Amino acid sequence: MTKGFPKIRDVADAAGVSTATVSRALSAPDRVSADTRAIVLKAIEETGYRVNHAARNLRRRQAGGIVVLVPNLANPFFSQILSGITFAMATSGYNVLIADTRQAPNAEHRILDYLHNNRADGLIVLDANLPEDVLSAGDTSNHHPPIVFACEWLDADPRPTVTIDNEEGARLAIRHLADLGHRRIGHLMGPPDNILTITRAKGARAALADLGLALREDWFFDGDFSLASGAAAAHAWLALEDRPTAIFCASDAMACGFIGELHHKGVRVPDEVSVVGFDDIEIAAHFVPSLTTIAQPRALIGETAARKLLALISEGRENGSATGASDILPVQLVVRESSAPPR
Amino acid sequence: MTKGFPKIRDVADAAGVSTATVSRALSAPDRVSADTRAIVLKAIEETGYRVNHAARNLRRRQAGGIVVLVPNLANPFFSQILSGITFAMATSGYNVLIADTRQAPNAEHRILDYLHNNRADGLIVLDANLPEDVLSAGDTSNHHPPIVFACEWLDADPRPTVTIDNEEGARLAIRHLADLGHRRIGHLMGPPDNILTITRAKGARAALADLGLALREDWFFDGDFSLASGAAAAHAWLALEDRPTAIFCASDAMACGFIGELHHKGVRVPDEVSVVGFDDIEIAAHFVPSLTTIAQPRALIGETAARKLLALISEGRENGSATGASDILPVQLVVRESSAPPR
DNA sequence: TGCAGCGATGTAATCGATTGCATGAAACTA
DNA sequence: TAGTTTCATGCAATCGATTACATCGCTGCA
Repeated sequence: MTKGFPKIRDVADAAGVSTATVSRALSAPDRVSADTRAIVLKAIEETGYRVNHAARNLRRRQAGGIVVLVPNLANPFFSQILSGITFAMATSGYNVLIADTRQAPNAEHRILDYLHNNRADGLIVLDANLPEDVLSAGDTSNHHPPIVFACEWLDADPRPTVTIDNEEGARLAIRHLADLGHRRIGHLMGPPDNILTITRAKGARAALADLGLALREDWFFDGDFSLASGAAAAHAWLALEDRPTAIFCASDAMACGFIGELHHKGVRVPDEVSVVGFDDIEIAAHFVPSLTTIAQPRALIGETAARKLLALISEGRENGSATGASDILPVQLVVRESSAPPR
Repeated sequence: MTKGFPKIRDVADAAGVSTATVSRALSAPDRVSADTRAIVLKAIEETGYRVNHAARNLRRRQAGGIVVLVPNLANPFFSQILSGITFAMATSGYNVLIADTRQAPNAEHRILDYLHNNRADGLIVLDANLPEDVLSAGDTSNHHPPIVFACEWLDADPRPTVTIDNEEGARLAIRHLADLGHRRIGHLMGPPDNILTITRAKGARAALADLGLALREDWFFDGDFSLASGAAAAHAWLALEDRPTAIFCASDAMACGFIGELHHKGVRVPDEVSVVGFDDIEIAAHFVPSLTTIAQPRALIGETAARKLLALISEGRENGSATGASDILPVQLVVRESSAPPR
């Protein structure tokens, strides 16, 4: 912010009006006459004036931005949600700040800083596994900006969320495999304490039970959504004496890691084992074999969360009523090559 | 930013000092005595005070953040660079704002807004294909925050950049294929007007010439870095009567798309054609077959760009000297399964 | 003893835009 | 015509932290 910039005073002088009129021409156009507005706009053009957001935000008692708390920016899954968020925010006048919650040093302290005020007018939280006190702080204190959870959420927390129907997704996956004729179906899970892991596993178990299929604990593999954990699960699968003929993976990344590692060991997918993923990341359609998966509308999740947050912010500005409605977006089974009838 | 928050005045009263002392205890700790500082810190703790950044930024005549201009947030390649940037910025006190340059509506106008002042203390630009006037604006006007280009850059532009050695990367790829015995080598390129496309193609041509290999224009395929364009190139390759036995792709995404599509057509990699990618994205090691590629240090690029920008910012604050030094980070050949001697 | 020098702290102006209140003119009503 | 409303605009206080400058007490040296 270099000095010597034209300020609102300069525009006012150039236009022959007061600073109040310039300000109003900008942020409340119908409060000035059409003629005056034109003159002011021209003066702004000529002087090259740009509003000083620090001054505006100070006076308006706002921060001028929202913060997105991302567990791992490097993960393409999240970056697509972020893309949806920036899209929805582009015309709102709010900046989009990002913070990686798993990034040293002292992430917790910095998050509290965002949460507690002054830096953000609202938060979108994509990571429900933050330290307990961080998220509850926003809950109990009455001095905090509105929060919307997206993708992940806190159980029994009343704050608004935007999610997909994870249980239904798991059911679709299991039913698809059963429809193909599989009777021995396993599940590769995400990180243990994650709400998505829990919900998808629950859906998988329910579907297996409904279909009267075996529910064997040694066919539920541990993972953490990553490629590497998918590869590790391939070894676990190979080590079994009595193997499932199909695996439903809680993320596409794990499915790819699983298939890739099996390939190295000479095991063919779907010939020897069928695989269904979750997410429908971009590579899924191009993988070898292309991946059967549960598609979720990532950009839409981001957009929806952003719009909901904007609504909460302006609502909070006007009065104190509470909107807690949560959105559950639909998922869809996409059948490709990685799933086939068992041999 | 809820009202009723403790402000610096409240802390000052609680500690029995002036607001100036509180301010100094926070931003210039050695200008207050150790005793006073302790008292102030305790008062801050008790009152729950948090600085109001809008007020601070107004007074300090700064924006308090940097902006990253990303061509496509949804692309995992960029999100990893972003991750490096947020990492380096985490302790700096600056916020990281993101803006997607290819996102409607009127992206150009919004970018100019960032560029021209007040919103950002500096910019990291990952997209050198912005409208001409946008980037030259930052060049000619003397009222603009410092800019660092990363990954991409503008030819003959003196502003600092952080890049990798793209020509060398291309050379490594071509030489590797030649070392395996390939004499017929093609190149799948990125979007035509992109500086990376140009530089990598140049490196590929130079290496082919050095090795005395054929340089056939019909073996240079058009692409745009995307998975889909890789798949399209597979069709182009199949349509040739006289095919190259190896392809160097300017991105891993294209390499994956290329291989995936060939697989659908029953063509085996590397049996019938060898493929080398560029980037070493995470999936490369897990693809089927795993991808030989040119690795570039994505997180490091982001980190380096961020540190360079911070240096420029504080330098600009102190005096007017210009640091234009540009960094070129090394690349590395990673040999995996997708490349093998020709049949 | 007296004064320069220094460190710690306080006083008050300042950053630049917004907005409550006041004003004056025009339009409308009775 | 006088009174009332409406609209456009100006005046000046205000948002909350920072910082140039002033002040005060001490130390040290002549």
